[in-house]
Amino acid sequence: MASDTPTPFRYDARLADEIERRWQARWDQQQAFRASNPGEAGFDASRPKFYGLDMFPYPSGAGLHVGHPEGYTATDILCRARRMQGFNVLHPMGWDAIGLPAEQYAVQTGVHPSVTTGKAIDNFRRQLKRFGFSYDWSREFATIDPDYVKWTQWIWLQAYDSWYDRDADRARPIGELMAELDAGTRAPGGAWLGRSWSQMDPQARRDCVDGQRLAYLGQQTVNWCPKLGTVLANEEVIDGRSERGGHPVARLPLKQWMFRITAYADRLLADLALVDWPESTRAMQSEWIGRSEGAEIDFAVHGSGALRVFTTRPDTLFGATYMVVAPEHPLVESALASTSIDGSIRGALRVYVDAARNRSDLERQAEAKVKTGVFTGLEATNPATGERIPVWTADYVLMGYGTGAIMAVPAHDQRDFEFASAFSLPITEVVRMDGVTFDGSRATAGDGVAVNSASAGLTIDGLSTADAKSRVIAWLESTRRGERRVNYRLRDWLFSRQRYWGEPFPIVYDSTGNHYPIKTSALPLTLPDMADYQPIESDTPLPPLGKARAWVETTAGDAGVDPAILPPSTPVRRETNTMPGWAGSCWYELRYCDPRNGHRFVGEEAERYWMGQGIDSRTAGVDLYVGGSEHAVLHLLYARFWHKLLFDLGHVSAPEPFAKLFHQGLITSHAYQRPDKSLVPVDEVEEREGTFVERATGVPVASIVAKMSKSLRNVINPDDVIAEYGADTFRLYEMAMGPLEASKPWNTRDIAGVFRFLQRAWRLCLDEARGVPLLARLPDPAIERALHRTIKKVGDDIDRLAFNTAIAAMIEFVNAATRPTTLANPEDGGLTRDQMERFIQVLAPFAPHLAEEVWARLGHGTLVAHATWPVADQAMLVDSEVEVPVQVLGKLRARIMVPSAIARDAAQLEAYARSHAEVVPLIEGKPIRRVIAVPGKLVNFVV
RNA sequence: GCCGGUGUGGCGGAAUUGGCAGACGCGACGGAUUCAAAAUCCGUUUCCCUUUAAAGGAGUGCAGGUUCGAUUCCUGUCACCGGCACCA
Repeated sequence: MASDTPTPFRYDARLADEIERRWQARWDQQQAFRASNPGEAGFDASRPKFYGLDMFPYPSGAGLHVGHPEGYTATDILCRARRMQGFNVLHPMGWDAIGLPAEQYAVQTGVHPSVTTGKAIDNFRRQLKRFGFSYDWSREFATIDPDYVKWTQWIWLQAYDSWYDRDADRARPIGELMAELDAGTRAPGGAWLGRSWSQMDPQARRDCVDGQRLAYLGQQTVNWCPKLGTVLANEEVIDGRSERGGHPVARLPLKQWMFRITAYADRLLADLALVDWPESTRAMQSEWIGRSEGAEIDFAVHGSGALRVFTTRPDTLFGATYMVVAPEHPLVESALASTSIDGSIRGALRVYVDAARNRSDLERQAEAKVKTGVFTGLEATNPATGERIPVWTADYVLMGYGTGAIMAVPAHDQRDFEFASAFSLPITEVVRMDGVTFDGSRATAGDGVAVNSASAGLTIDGLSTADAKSRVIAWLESTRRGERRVNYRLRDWLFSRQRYWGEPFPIVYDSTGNHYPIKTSALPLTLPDMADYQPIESDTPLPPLGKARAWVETTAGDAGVDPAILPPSTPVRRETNTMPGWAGSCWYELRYCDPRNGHRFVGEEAERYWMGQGIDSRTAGVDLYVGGSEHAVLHLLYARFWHKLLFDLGHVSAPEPFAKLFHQGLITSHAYQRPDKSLVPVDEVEEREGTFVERATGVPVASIVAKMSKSLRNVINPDDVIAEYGADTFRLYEMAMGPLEASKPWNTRDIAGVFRFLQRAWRLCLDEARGVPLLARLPDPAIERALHRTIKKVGDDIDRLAFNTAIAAMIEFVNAATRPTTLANPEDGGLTRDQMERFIQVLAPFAPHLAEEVWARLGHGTLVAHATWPVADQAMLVDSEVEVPVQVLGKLRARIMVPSAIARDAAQLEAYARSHAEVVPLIEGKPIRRVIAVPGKLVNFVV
């Protein structure tokens, strides 16, 4: 300790750094935050549990962003408080270790992604530890750890080995399906509907079963870039070319591993009611699932069988004046092949369809304003009217939704209306709406009464939309022309990637293309080491793993296929696609419960305990899950799906993984904008006489709030802030900025405010010259009351994640306790030992290092992190007198002091106020019509 | 276009159930301390008008409404942020 200054114990950056590193090391040595599982030594079953989880980070080479510690600090405060409040707390951290940046770096440099990732993880761990988060580091893992990959692959195999039993509305083992098929208690479904199992050959039986697996090989149209050697996301394709490099991209139907997430659509929707999640996130998931009720209807096509459509408005069947199929619809191919259709029509069809197919979904959307399409040459019969109507093809109908075909009702659907108007197709009004009449200028969508809807077989004229829908569906079902149907926007989940850096699928193929799973005992299946990560240039997708021939080409025995299903000597090829980056994050919350379990993905007892229902949760699961709203749909939907699958198969105990979810707001930054709205980097702007000007030109610029970005040079590095103020100040600053959920701008200038608060708190407790506690001999009653109020306020605010107001309350307390006191001997001001201890206990979750240091200097040999949360005495929260505002006609006219006992009672309060010296002149001589006296709050005279 | 959210001092924000608008912090201004500065401490700080003062008026995006009383509830409207977007 430096002794050349008079105040060696002043709380400055140097001392904060020393204190923080010392306590971090001590917490590590003592494993202070290690949580015991049921059955382990030190586990106390009498305590309630609390599972506080952060969305784990993808450790990028760039290091921690200021957005990471925002949510992490919030959960840390809550977890530290819960620990002090007597909970068993599970608060883990780990790494989402599979991502594109590491693989792209490998392509460029040849450095193995595991090396890059390992370095990034080490850096992230170092940075996170420097914040003093109370993680149980003994539970740390990365999703690429072989021990973790093993169980990711095992869960995938669980899906592979399951099917969805619609009658039971849950997933069941595929073996049970086969047993029922063999026993004849269940008939083949799907494409094999109506076939007899006993008469199907082994290959047909196999295809029938494979087609029902929850992880299945399915056909999907993808954006394939031959030059880059991979499929691309829609967002990565512009004008039919790759965003990177401008190479041509083809839309290609490809066999890929899929998850049958659509089987869970209804439950994923319904169970949103169970969880305590932000309304916006539940709405986004609900929209993403996109449930819509309606009917499927068959239209007879002249010379080509039936065309099935999905509609939510079967009541408008009489108004269907034409049909439209997607350009990819099989009917288009049969029209092109049909010699009975005029050659010029087919020529135009060919041109249109080829153009449409080569356009990505993105381009279709961009050009959505103008409807395009061509006549296919085919005609269908409207089953209700018996009239012949033309079949068109147009790219406003999507192959991926419903049946890829629609009946067009131009009078009551704006899209159909625009198309009919553009191509002069007939329009018939069949719904008369209240208020809005169809006038031929636009479609009238909505409910009303059916009109023009009568024929020999079916009449719905006069029926309300709801009744007409039921009547039409009943007619369709009785005449076998269609049926009631629920459709979802949600599609099955494409789970294959042509990447190297991902979990390999534990599956092999024989020479006929049939697939066989690898048994659990042979897992994990690890990636082969490769020297060359370059994608393979070709016209068909060849994942990089294809280059590892020795790995790909093996035998069933070496691969670990059960000899009962394939002889060990059989030559097999491994799957060369890998799982996407999402895989690891679909179940990590489960692994944290029991991360070293070698026999199971999570121990049953540990899962039941940590993932069970907490005392302040509405449902079982993680008690608080905090992360960015950018994961509102994808990660959170995928994780829920995996969880439900595991639940159905009896591997986990509850239907939802995350009981309560919270999104921290985005931390933005300041940027500057020229008059033409272009942005100027922060370092090119200076302040001159209160206004901001661009340094190079002297032109004034406006200060705005913008995302942190390298180009604006307004990115804040947490390491720099900690070096200047310490981690406690950083934690406190991010929590004091505003409500946790709000997006808020970083303002470096404001950090001084919370830093000064910590300095005052430190100085309130310790002598800056000697580092010893400054203890009052006698408690000041006013401070004692303020302390009880602070304990109550901070505790309540922590419960509702309102850390900004909790910090404000602590600042108020310190300011009050620092002021000269009312005691007879002013030198006795400040806090007594007992008061200081309680204050340090409430401060500890927020500024844990400073709190430990003061705690230790008070003579404690144990950690304040393990101390008991102080209790606010209810009696100390009420003052003997309260200030009550007095209003006349709703306007504030006076403030009077009222004894609490009187203020508690409306009648007494009114009487007291009426006779109060300050109030009498206000109401004197005025007729009082009414008095509103709110106990403890106010008195209002209506004159 | 549809869904969700947000609009409060110079700035970040507070007001938990309809009851004192602006807690707390930043910044600014004034003072104490100091040879001086830094640091620290004390005070003032929504706006407007009149004023020596006391006091008064307006005010939570905008316009209305309900109420003794509205930042809070209702109707309409504007702006911004996020999501979805030819899903039949």
